[in-house]
Amino acid sequence: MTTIRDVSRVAGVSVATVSRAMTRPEKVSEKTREKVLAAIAETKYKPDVSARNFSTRKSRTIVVLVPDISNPFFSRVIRGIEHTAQRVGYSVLLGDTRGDPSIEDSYAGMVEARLADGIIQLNGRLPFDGAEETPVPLVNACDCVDRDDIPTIALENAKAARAMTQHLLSLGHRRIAVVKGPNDSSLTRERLRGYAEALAEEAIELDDALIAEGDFSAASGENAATDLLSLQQKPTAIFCFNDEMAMGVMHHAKQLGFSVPADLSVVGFDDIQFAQYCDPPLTTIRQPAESFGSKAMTVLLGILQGEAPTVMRQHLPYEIVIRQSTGVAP
Amino acid sequence: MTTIRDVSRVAGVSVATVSRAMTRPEKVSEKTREKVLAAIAETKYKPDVSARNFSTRKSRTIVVLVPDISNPFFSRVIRGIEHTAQRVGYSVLLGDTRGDPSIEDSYAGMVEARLADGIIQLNGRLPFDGAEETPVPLVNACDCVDRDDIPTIALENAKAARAMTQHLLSLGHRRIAVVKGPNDSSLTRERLRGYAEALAEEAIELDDALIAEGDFSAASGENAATDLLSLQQKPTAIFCFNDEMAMGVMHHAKQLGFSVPADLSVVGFDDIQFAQYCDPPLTTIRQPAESFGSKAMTVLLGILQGEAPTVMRQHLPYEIVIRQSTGVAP
DNA sequence: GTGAAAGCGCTAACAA
DNA sequence: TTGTTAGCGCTTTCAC
Repeated sequence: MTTIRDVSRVAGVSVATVSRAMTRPEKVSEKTREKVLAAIAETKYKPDVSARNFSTRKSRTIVVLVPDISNPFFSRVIRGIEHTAQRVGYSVLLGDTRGDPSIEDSYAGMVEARLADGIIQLNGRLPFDGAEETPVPLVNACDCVDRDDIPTIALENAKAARAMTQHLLSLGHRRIAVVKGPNDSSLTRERLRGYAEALAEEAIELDDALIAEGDFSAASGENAATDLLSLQQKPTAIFCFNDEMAMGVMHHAKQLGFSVPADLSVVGFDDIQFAQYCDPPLTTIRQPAESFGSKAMTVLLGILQGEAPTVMRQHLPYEIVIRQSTGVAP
Repeated sequence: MTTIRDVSRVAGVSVATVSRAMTRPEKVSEKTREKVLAAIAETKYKPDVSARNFSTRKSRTIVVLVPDISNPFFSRVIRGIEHTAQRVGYSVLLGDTRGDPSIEDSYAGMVEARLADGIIQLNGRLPFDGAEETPVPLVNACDCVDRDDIPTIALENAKAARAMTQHLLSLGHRRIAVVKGPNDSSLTRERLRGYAEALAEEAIELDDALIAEGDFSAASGENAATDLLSLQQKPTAIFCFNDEMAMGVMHHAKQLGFSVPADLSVVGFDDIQFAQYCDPPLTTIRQPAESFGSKAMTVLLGILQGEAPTVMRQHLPYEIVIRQSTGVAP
């Protein structure tokens, strides 16, 4: 293995100069820089970045905590993170946590172990058991913990859900069911709030029977559809808190003989790629997945460079995408 | 920051003993081990893993090169990698390469930079420009380079494609189109071979007009459908080399007024989660995505532990999943 | 602008 | 079983 020593010998300079020539070229004279560069080429020298990181006490690596990487929404967020990280010479360690707090905590431990400089958490939980101050650089995106000392990239979930509910209302729907996510998710709470607000505006009473629980999987959408569609007073529209559940609902509704949207309108959330290939194509709320990732990475980068984040909460725009899974109430 | 020195002072032993107590507990007496453990707890010591890695010249990290992490098939493969890595204390660095050779090479450089110990390549290309020997521990999965010195986890793509074509043939189809992937992918070549073999068995001549090019995206499936379905002699079945393209084909065919499967059978490859939620649900070839990942990781782990891989090519099982997008030829 | 030298926190010979 | 000590390859003062 060739080290910085070898290069310094070949170039006839000290190791310090070689180091400078690589990391702060303006600190060495043009002549020596060229000598060093030539020596590097001649010896085929590749710096040992792990030694450098050790020496500088940085890793130029961040870890991203994701509940499930095979979820198409999250994988796009991760792509956003990765691409901006790549551009500035950072690497990203993948922490697929399945939402398991102990796995989250163990990944978060990587920054104390100096394997990573910071964390992007895509789940709504702080990955250190019980600390009231965040001991490591962290930014929160997508789902979020409700704390104003943690930089957060989020959608205005309540507003978006309200807008979608209003769309349904405007089509004449009065019995609008919801397939929500887990209760401990702020996503669920916020969207539920927006839904309730929209109903309240029209003086429609909230009916608990119309609120089904899901876990963001298509299968849970199917289950919810079973319950909702066997109700005495069936809903004429179902608002699912993500597209996968909506696909499950739509699939099952059609199996039961319902026609979408003639008998039943179905809407989702996220606008994953497959939403447009559903039959009928799914009306949904588009989230800028890659932007979540790149914004989160940008904010984290700022923190790692010692800047205090100026805004603690960035809102990304959503867009109601109306396709063919919604129609006027029967 | 508390270091191993602090612990050694508190425990009243040498740093070497502390180090041993942590990494090879059986090398120290029970009594000292307890002293050390107590001191670690007392000082809240967290080993600096980056220093340890530097010292041992290992990173316990691997990098996975993936053309597109937002592809649902790949993201499941990655999940397989990640979960088995996690289990043995390895981390995985994400290299989303968009198939770009220069990005692949730069990620591969991380092992020379000692940031990673090995590579899992999910694309069919060697990530070092021009080297004829692989300079770093590498295993190949999913798509593959045709070299027998590189451990590979693959599907018997030709066999699977032949079986699927036979299924179509058995339904009476004679004009079977293909939407293939990029030509430089061995996946494409192998599947094409299997397709051709099946046709040959029935003495059906290969018709180039029936072979459309795609890039594994749903949009490219739509394009292919446009071409294929405007042919003078239309196909009665279309075999797509992944599910996304099949979804694009099906979507577009329905828009053109074709009924699937009455007028046109459509099949895919992969069995991504959404295949079963298509309308009609998609007949496809199931690949064990997570297994690709975990097998690849296991083989790489073996290599990193100095074992010579026993089998250079592992084949994973596929399964023809017949749903409702295929029917007898019109 | 350049060099000498002192670490960074850990592991692993080697000696005791 | 334990301690002493010499690195690992780099960066970074501090002199010159």
